[in-house]
Amino acid sequence: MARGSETRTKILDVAQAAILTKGFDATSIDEIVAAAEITKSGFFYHFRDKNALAHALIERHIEIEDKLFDALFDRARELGDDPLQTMLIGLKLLAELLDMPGGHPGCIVATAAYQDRLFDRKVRDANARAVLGWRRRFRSMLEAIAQVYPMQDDVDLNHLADMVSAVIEGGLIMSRALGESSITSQQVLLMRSYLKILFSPGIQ
Amino acid sequence: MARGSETRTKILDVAQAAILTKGFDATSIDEIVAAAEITKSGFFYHFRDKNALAHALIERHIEIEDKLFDALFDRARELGDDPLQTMLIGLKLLAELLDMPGGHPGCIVATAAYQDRLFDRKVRDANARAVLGWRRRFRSMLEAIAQVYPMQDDVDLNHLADMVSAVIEGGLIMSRALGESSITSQQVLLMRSYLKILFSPGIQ
DNA sequence: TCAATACTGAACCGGAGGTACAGTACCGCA
DNA sequence: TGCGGTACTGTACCTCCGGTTCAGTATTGA
Repeated sequence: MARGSETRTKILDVAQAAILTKGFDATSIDEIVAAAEITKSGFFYHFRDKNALAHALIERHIEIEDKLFDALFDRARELGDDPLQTMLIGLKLLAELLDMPGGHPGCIVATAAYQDRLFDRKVRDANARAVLGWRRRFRSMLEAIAQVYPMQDDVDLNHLADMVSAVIEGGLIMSRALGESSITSQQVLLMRSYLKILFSPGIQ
Repeated sequence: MARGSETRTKILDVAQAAILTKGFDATSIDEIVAAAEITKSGFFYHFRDKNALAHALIERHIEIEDKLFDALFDRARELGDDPLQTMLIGLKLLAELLDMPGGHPGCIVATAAYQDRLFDRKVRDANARAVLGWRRRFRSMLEAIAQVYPMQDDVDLNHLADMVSAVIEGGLIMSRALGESSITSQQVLLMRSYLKILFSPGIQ
């Protein structure tokens, strides 16, 4: 039991690292196998095919990220005593988290989104679920804010929730394209600025 | 002359369509060759390898998109008589453009960004140039606005310029992941809302 | 009509995903 | 102590794809 799941975890770890830097296709099974110090047969014992690996990777990613976000915004709630403050603090914490040396590795979800046909329905569904999870999370926080503060501009809360994800995903793409690792966290801080002035009452 | 460039264009056209829906790797040369109604040798007559195709695709994409943006913001300048209005109108026109039935196909630049190691330096450089081009474009527009209007929140204009690109790229990812084609244009409209209240003087 | 341009056709290679299956090391349990 | 399941290893093999090579050929402008 323990032995098997250890190997499985090791495969997922090395696969994730490789895929995020090189892309899904560019990462060969032989390569993963070598890095995980197992054989090809060992790989196919744990995963039926490369698609199953992608699926497991996304599922795990969702889970880990969800816990991380939970912890981060729980911490923000501790520090702030009002929905808007909590959100602003949370985004600042998130920006700090994303501003790591070497840059955040990237997002598995985005990788999957741009290599659509490579994956089967299960992978795409898992991907969509992840994005909807983000939407729900931020949406509920925004609703709490909107109940207390008037909006300076009438915008849809679902769209606004999506914007948090969008600037992160977009930021990751741009930071990859330019090799500027700080872009993603800068974009999160701009999202924070938008929410700040969107919900700031009256004059600045 | 005309004959050769026609074939080349046809190759680029079918390749672009396939790559945007399936990803770069998932699109085989054999497939492109079949769709373009030529032979494999014909393909390699025009492009040294798949990398050369990617490079040509990105170069062409930059050129076309640049002209499209030029035209769009020229039109916006005709309609608005002040830098902020021009920007807001431009973003609205952009949102309308992105809100096409079936959804915008996606961005070649993002495709390349997430399949980094697959491409050589020339492709990555072209990709970075495209992103920097967007930054310069939006940066100059924002500077003109900032000279006339005070900012409600002190943010960096480069970052703000990048945010326009980021919400588009992020929006495209999300719309692909969820199959909701309208997301990208919604995100552009939110960016518009941000700029509107960021540069709106005093009370709403 | 000649030579460059723009291809076709066919054969071939290496690497990647994937299959099949026999053998084996470990490990808890009766 | 041994039995059986779990977790692999090793080997051999198949197909498809990107890419190469090269000889041959149709089209076309000077």
